[in-house]
Amino acid sequence: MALVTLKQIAEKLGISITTVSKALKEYPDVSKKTRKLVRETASMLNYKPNSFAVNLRTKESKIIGLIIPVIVHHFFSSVIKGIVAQAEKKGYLVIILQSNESYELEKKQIDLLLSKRVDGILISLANETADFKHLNQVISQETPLVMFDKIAKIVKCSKVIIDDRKAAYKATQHLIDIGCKRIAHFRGPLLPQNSIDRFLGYKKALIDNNLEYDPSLVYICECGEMSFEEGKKNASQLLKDHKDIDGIFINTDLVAIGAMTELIKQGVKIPEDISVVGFSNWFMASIISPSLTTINQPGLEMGKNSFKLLYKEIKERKKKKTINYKELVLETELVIRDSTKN
Amino acid sequence: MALVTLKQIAEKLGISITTVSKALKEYPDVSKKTRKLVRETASMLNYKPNSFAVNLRTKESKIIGLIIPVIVHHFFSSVIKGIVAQAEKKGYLVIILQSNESYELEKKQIDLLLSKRVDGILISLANETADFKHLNQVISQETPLVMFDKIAKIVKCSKVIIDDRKAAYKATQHLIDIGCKRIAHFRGPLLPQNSIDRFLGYKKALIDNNLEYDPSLVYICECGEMSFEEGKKNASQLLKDHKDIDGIFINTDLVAIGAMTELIKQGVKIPEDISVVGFSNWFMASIISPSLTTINQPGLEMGKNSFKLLYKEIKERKKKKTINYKELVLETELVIRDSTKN
DNA sequence: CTGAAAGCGCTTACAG
DNA sequence: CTGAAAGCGCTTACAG
Repeated sequence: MALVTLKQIAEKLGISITTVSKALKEYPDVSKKTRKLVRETASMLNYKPNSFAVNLRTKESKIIGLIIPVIVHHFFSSVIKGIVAQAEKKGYLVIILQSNESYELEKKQIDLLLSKRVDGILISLANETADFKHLNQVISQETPLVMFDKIAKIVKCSKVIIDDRKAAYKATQHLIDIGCKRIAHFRGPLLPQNSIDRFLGYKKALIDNNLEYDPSLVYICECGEMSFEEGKKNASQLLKDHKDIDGIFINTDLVAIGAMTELIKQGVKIPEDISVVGFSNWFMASIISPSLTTINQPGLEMGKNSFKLLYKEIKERKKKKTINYKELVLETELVIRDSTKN
Repeated sequence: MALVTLKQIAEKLGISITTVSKALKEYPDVSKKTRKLVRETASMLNYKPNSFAVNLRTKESKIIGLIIPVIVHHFFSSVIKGIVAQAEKKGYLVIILQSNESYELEKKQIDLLLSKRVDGILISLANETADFKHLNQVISQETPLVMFDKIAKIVKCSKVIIDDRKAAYKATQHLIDIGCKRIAHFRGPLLPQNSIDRFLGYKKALIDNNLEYDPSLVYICECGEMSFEEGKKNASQLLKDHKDIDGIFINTDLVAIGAMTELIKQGVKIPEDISVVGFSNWFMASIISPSLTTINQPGLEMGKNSFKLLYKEIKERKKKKTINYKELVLETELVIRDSTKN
């Protein structure tokens, strides 16, 4: 079944393609009678505009691209949900790609999206990404770009983030408040800005409370990916290295849960011997035992807001307005659970 | 910065657009010298074909659509990952939409994807969906369609599924094998085919083992969405209704985990008093305590295979071949953990 | 080996 | 109020 075109409607009604096109778009310079007739015929024939032709004419695809490090991940899948829902409301569809924390893949995917002529790109950076040419290329060819969560401070574009430093400070302060004196930190990989900021928040809380900052208590993830296994490995190493630890602040819930699993296996009591705070408030954190104290990171909100900013830029770009980049900082909160009850 | 077109390359080199186009596609009827020259100029000018124009000419978008009931969901996000990865390998991008288990939304989204002229559609049905006109419409306009996991048996198209009945039978048989005599079932909502099949597998296992099938032990989810809360609610009701239960087979891990949480809260010992088996093998199932026995449902594989089938259909459709619909049944396995140790 | 021309299906400035 | 025409940027059958 070949799809219906404007031409077929025009022929059927014995009028011009121009008039059909205008009638369907409710141009006032077409008579009401003609408009009605065209509308009826179109719906009778189940006419759907050929979006390929529309794209070519309007130079818009009404599609945006999203690049995310991992899809199977509570936080990121919440972000996806927020973006897709918000985009749909405004008539945009979302192409989703997963960079797998790889810089090379991320670069290729940016290229892919640009060559598809998406109307805008949303991205959360791969852990590996330390060079930002590919992002600047997006900006220089005037495709709107919004970064969220895992951002590069140096790139000039709109951003949606949380205050990682503040949140980490809050988490560490909480451990101190309940009496911890020797607090370790699993900071994740070296590069990403949030790892850096969470580490800095941790360090500052220690110093502000006159606790010694001991670099040997900070565990870095070399593999680049934050996993359950990583948590187990670090916890096991920590127990070997340091007998006197009474608190751990961990970069991500999944890693924290891995760490707790290992600690419990080795006979450590949580929170009696060691208190643990995670980060992100994955659903899991509330149902394991002991339940995990963590920082709530609003994924859905982040997704919605990222799309909103992108949408604004798309509109502004269309009107040839100059764009003022915005940096939106979303609120986080400490969710206290059993892993830190004192 | 305006984007480079074939015309600009042609003008720069003083040759025709036709030749440039052919040279870039490595047509053998263009001299090697010209091909090289064009290639170099194109890459110098950073030429990227305008995909809008290409789409219009070739009538292909190289984009497929994916409709899924929920995104924030361990099983489905694994499926997404599999699809996106496989599609990328073949040069396809994936638009993802979430139906929220709503029939109306699902219908709208099908329309949206069709009007975007995607090259094919992958779908896992909403729980609400009981009418399949929208799917038949896809098929009748010759857009390849593959259903996975939550399918409609009656719709004629390719499918990727597991044998829900067999898996549920295995799960129930396991409960019987460890000595359970009164086994309840949380079957989820009424409509979806997998709920029906899992229920039938449960029932058959009971009957084959000469255990009484008691309909009052089957709990249906009215709200339509399978949630943690649903599990708690059903478990609480179950404890009120029946004192003699010693096993529960639950439709989905998330619900099973909710149920276990409630059971434990009410002082029930798992597995000593009641053994529990879930379904799907969410990551969570392995880390809660007691860890949850469940059926492993291969999400990543399902995603990959769904795309592969769709891809095959897209190719066949292009060659005007008749399409033989396939039904691929993936293997599942019982993963025995602490919630059923006897 | 090269290129003029038609056409994919729309939109819109312009003429009448 | 209606329509002829140009054009978006490609691809490809055809002529030379």
